Amino acid sequence: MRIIDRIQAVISEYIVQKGYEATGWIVEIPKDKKIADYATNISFKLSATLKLSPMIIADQITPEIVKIFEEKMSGAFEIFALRGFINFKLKSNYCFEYIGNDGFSLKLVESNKKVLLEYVSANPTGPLHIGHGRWAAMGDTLKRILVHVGYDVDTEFYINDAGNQIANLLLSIEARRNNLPLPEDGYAGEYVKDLVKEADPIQAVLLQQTDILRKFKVTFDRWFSEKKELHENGFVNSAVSVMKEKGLTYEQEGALFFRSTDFGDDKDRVLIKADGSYTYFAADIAYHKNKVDRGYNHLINIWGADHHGYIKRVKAALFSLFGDKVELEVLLGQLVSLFRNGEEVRMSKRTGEMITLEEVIEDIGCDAGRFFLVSKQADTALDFDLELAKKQTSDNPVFYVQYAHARICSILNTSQIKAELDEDIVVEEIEHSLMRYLVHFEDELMIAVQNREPHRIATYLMELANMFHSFYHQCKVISDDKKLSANRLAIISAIKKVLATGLDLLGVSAPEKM
RNA sequence: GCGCCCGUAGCUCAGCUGGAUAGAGCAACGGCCUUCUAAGCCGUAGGCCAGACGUUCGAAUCGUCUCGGGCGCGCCA
Repeated sequence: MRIIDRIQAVISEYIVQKGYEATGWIVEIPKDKKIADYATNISFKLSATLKLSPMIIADQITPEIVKIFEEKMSGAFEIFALRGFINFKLKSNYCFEYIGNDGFSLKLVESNKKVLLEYVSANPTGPLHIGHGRWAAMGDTLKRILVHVGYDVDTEFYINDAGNQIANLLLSIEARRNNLPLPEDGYAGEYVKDLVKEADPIQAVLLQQTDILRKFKVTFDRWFSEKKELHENGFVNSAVSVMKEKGLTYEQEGALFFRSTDFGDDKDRVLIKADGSYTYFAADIAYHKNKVDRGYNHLINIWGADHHGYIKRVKAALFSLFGDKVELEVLLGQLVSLFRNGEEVRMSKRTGEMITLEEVIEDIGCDAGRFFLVSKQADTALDFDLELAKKQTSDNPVFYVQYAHARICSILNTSQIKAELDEDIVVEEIEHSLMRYLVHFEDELMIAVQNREPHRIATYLMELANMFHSFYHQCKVISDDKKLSANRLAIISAIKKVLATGLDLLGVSAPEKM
């Protein structure tokens, strides 16, 4: 249980025991962490029923709360009232013990859900672009943090290797081979020239995508082929049959409709077109049913924001088949607008104007690319200027964090003194602040998990690195004073653990030297 | 027209399940390397949190509306 939850529990018990009535109170992390690490607004919420001002209430109950915490969490905090809030300030020794020798034991979630996280899922009709890179970085980091706190999660890439886009690409290649004009809406991109030589162009594109994702340190537990595993083996057909049997469909004007309006959609959707072929939607229902058939009961999809209109109907379909036994969560990532020297580059596989993910990674590197892409909230449209990114490579925030880690390694290597923390020897304010901030890693991680916001890890690491660098310039770690040195070595080794863990969750390396 | 997302420093963005004085990086300016890594540190400057009204003891945060930007509304995928 996190510290914040334990505080909540203890105060909750106290409220009940005293017979107070209060609702809506919380334990929170103050914006200004200089004041305290945790604070509760309980006095504000009691003020209505007790008819006293929050300050007075806080002053009265704080001594009692101090006493209870002496019993339940001895030595953990300094507790004091300030402007109506009751504040909890962590003590350094407690922090050090809490972090422990192996870092946190961050098994924060008990879940019997089997999660399938699906992301990227690009058409194999061309190179991946920077937007795919964003979903890739986000999805991979999300998987890492979910697993880290105890979820059972597999990842999957859905290969859209059936349908018109594929046919269209093949026609374009065929046209090129025979020196014929491109079909209307054909693919004009440069990369198509290279595909002309390939016996199996689709497979070639797919391999290229796999390869670049691997370079980006993004791997999947499974690559799922729409063509092979849904169409060729008749799975779409059987899924649609199930829907028919359940009375979820009707025929009209030669087409088969799904009654999705019965499940919250805006209009009924076609499953089988009048010409007898399946819609993309039908295949997608089959795909999601397939996931459930394979034993997953919590599906998470990361989609580009341009697909948001599609969510309702997929949820409708899944609900019509499985009710609330299966949860579908769709995370939308806003698109990435690419700029080159301040001018927007409109990307299109068809027209061929594009900057690929591969180019970006080669220009700025995997670590910098991942950190940049995952450090921004996903539902904000992102502007990415390639020239700027190249120019700023050396002051990319990722190096700031990595540098902190390398610096620590360097110091640790030059000393053989055993790290040991003694609260009384922690002299500087920044040292206390650092120890306290380390404990908040669990809080940031949980918020990141709960809100599906991996960017919070990056923000946290920036802040931690900032505090460390500041500490480094204020405090000499290794000195003639053995006890002081041992103390500071303990502090920096704790920082190192958290930095390394955090960077790993982002899929970014933690170098020992830079 | 209807629906979703966004609007915070010159630029790129944090902060948003209501809390204490609005933050960081880059860019600008001024300092700091005979000392564990200067890819660093310290300082200065920079803001009507798009705007208005409302809810509240308290609003960048919640609600309604307006303005501005992005995206979506196929028997395409």
